[in-house]
Amino acid sequence: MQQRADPRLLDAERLTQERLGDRPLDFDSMLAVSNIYRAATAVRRRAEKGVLSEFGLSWGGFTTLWVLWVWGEMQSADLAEECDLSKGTLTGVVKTLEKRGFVQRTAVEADRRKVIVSLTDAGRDAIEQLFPRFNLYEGEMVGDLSTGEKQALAELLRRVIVAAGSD
Amino acid sequence: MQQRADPRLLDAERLTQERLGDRPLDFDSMLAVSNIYRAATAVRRRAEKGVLSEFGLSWGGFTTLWVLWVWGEMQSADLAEECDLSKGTLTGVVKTLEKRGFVQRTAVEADRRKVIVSLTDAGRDAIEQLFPRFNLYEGEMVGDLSTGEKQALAELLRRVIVAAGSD
DNA sequence: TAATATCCGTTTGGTAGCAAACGAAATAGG
DNA sequence: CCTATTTCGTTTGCTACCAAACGGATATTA
Repeated sequence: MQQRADPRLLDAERLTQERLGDRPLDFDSMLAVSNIYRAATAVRRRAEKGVLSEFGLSWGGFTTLWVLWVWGEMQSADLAEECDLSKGTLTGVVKTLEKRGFVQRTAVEADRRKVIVSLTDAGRDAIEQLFPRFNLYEGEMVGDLSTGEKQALAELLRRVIVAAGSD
Repeated sequence: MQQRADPRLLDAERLTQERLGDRPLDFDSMLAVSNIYRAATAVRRRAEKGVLSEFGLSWGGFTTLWVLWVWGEMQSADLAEECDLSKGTLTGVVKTLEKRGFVQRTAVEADRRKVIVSLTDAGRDAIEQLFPRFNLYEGEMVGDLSTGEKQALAELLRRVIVAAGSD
């Protein structure tokens, strides 16, 4: 009797099962991890092509703006940490945001190695206009999920973040 | 009475709540989406620093090798599609894999615009050695989750992938 | 069969990302 | 003080990633 394939399984997942199903592999972990990555890519791409493109922002640029908005001005190293970027990468992102007129760099008098990054007025305007729309888009991305499912998803991912982050 | 903060909430999430909690935002969606991205970053970074670095592979390079292994040799455009990369990016990834001696390009006689990419023997050796170890690492990443939770996570993400992918 | 359109992989030009090297500035130790 | 050492942010050199332009090869159509 022909078994109908699980309709919830994406094509690539099904083919993987067919080709590797006879090997002693941990399929549950494999599917969980690869779907994390695929979901992140899909979400990022859609954001960048949609809302973010209207403001000329990449995902990283948006994140940086958002962190500065929520937390206030920060020293470069802390900003990198909070945005989850290397300090070298942050230098580049801030440079781009500076070109767009969204952030500014200020030298610290007391310790001239340090630099404070802060939002300009234009940057604050941008993020205040942008964020509600970004949040709507986030709602669309997970719109198929109930409130409980969203919370469950966030919680499961939280545990993955902790497991993957701590080494 | 002082309410203890939810210990399952990561620091950044808690601070966000504090700073934006009075705005009419969809926090459940926000946390779900941002955790997808943070988890993907953590997982990718850990993979690249661990197993993949031993073989000199990036995440994209590994994915490409893996797809060729599971699906067999493919024409460039199909490979790009399957790896979820633009065709321009794939050209670069394949170039790198060629340098490593893991894949080869073959011109198609019948249609000289096309190129077939296939694993070399070295490439097959590499992925056959690497994949079981990669799979173990995947198990560690989601090791805190029960089998049922892994499946639930994969299923929730599947729905996000579909929602974000279809535009 | 000649002109046009389409298709394919590569190239180009841009941002993003990392690790490691770097140089300036501050701190510690003697 | 004055030399080390540490701590900053930036630069460098590399891979990755995309969109769009490109140029050769095939299809289409008149």
